[in-house]
Amino acid sequence: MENKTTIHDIAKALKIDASTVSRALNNSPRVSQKTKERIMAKANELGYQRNLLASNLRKNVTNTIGVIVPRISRHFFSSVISGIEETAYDAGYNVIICQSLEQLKRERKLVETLLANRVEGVLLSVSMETDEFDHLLHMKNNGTPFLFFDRHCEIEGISSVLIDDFQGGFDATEHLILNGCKNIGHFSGPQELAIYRNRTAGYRKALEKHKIPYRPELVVRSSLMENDGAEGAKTLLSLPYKVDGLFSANDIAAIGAMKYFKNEGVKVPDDIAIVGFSNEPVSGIIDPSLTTMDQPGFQIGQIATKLLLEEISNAPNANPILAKTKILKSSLIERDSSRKCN
Amino acid sequence: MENKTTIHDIAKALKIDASTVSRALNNSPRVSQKTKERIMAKANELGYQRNLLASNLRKNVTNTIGVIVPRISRHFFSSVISGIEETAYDAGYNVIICQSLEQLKRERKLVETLLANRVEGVLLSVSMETDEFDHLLHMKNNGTPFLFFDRHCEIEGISSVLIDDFQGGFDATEHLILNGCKNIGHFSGPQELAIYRNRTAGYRKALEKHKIPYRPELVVRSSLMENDGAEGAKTLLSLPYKVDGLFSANDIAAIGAMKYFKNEGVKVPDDIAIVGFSNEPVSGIIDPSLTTMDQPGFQIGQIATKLLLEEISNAPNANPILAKTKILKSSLIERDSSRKCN
DNA sequence: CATCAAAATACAATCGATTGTATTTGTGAA
DNA sequence: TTCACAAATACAATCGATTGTATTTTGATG
Repeated sequence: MENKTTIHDIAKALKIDASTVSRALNNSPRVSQKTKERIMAKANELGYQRNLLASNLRKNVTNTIGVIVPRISRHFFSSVISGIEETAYDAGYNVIICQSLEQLKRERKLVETLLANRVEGVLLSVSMETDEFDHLLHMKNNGTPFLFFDRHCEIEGISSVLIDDFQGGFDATEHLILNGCKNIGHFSGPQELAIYRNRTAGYRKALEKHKIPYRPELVVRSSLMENDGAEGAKTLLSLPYKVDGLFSANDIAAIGAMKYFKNEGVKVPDDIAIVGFSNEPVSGIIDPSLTTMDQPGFQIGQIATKLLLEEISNAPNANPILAKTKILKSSLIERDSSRKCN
Repeated sequence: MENKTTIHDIAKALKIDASTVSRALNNSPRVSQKTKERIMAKANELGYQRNLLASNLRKNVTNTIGVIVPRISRHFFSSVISGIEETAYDAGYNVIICQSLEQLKRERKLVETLLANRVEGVLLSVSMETDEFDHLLHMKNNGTPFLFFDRHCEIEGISSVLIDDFQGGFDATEHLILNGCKNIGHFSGPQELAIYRNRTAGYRKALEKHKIPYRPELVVRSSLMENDGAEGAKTLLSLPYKVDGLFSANDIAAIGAMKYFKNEGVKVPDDIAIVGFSNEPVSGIIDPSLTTMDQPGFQIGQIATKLLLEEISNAPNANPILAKTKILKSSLIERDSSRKCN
């Protein structure tokens, strides 16, 4: 790396002290206007740029928060990130975005890296593999504020911003029931994640309300990738009775299933009505368009960031931390995949 | 922020010098095994974590590269990012991901932030608005290695990893011609970006080769968002003659057009055959599936990162920099939207 | 037991910026 | 002109880790 110019270079060139240069660059009232101008001019001339490593080290702040999501390419997460960035930038914070790729090992490493870089807080949506919390507890003991969004863990004193997945699962399933479905399959995800447990609970609650017996063989668990959806569809078709509805805990698996059904000559929605979850952009484009639960990603990002920034500014007080949990509603977007023409 | 433990805390607790602690933590042979063990134990006990700000400041390295893309949610960019991360992590580098959201102002700010954080290099795909290069020249003068991928600017001495957009545009257009299209519309993007100029040039070349006259009114320029595609489709339908083919410089606009055509009762591919560009995941799912040009995003990320890391390790030599330009082929993925049944 | 090289550890400067305190300079009033 | 006081600037310590050099300790050998 080249030798970047420092405040000492500027100081030497102008035969003044580095502290004066520093104050001038920070527009301190302790430096005269005339000197400030000379310093600014010289700084520009030399292409000076503040070294944030040094500055942050000295000031013991970084104005940076870290974000860990499973995958940035998922529409829901990238809209959350947009909400985070907007709120953070408005508050003068930088954002470091990381993806765990659904791997616990990577998540652990990312947490270490963020802490070592002294981010002031972390927003986290855990990976599907995350069934141990040592890295999160470490962060907590370390005193770095963090909070969960969407996918959370039960850790005392840690806040979360969540979707009401129970309600979402309930609404999705009830929608199918009200459309006349009797035998409703369900794709669920890794049971480590509360979001999937809750969506499944909502599914069961809706069945119960409408006095439809719960049948375990109708629930297929997987990682909810596209081919998991195809596998799940195959499983449902192999049952000795006809499955006429499907609530998938995400859109991707629902689409995998739709493709499989199409290949097999099973008509959606007439033979089987489908509701997904997340409202991926593709869901409005696929044919038939996929009914799904929309999650307010951007808003989640905004709220989570606001909460985190509050915790950051409260942190030095070492208050008895009150974990707050904000729960946002997801809303049904009714499209063609669930419209039985009866 | 809490008081994190430092090497001095460990040193004091063990009544030894901080330099010994530092060496122990870095596994230097100058510290005895016994002392190393005592230090490690104490470090764990106190929850020590190296302060990378201090470490990097002293060592004058950061082992970090920055990446600026227009949008992380675009499939092409997120696959490039995966390639970048893989290669960078293997080489012991961290990656900071940023999105410009297609705004020059944000791009400028991100460059400043990355430089201030002393990243050792930057990978950049410029925004659609980028028609001034002062921030990039600043980075160059500053001595921070960087290179372009996909979307580049002509700056002397700066390398690029690109797609052969001319060839891509040519292949896409010729494919339509070979399928019998005579009047081929074209959606192009902002002319500041070479990728769009080149795709258009490929389009014209293919017409020329097949002795089809070029008609300016068939070329619609926009930002290539989905509604731009719909607008473009409307424009094409308003022409006094029938347009029977469309090459869109991205998939998003192509899909916007497809939806518009569907609404208007124009059949794809029979009335109009369509080829997009980028192979967004949705393109394989939409009905009819969209023929498109696939770009090897992951590979671009790998190659760009390798090149950048080379430049980083060569930087101190201040060689006469030889800009390298790697050009990768994009490949036609033939799907239903271009299959005329004749 | 003395000696000496090797091993282990301590000392001190440094990275670049910030900031509390001390000193110098400048201005107006007496 | 002199004094007091404010404004402007300089000095020096500091953030936490690293690293070249100096010093102490260890242990092997004669």
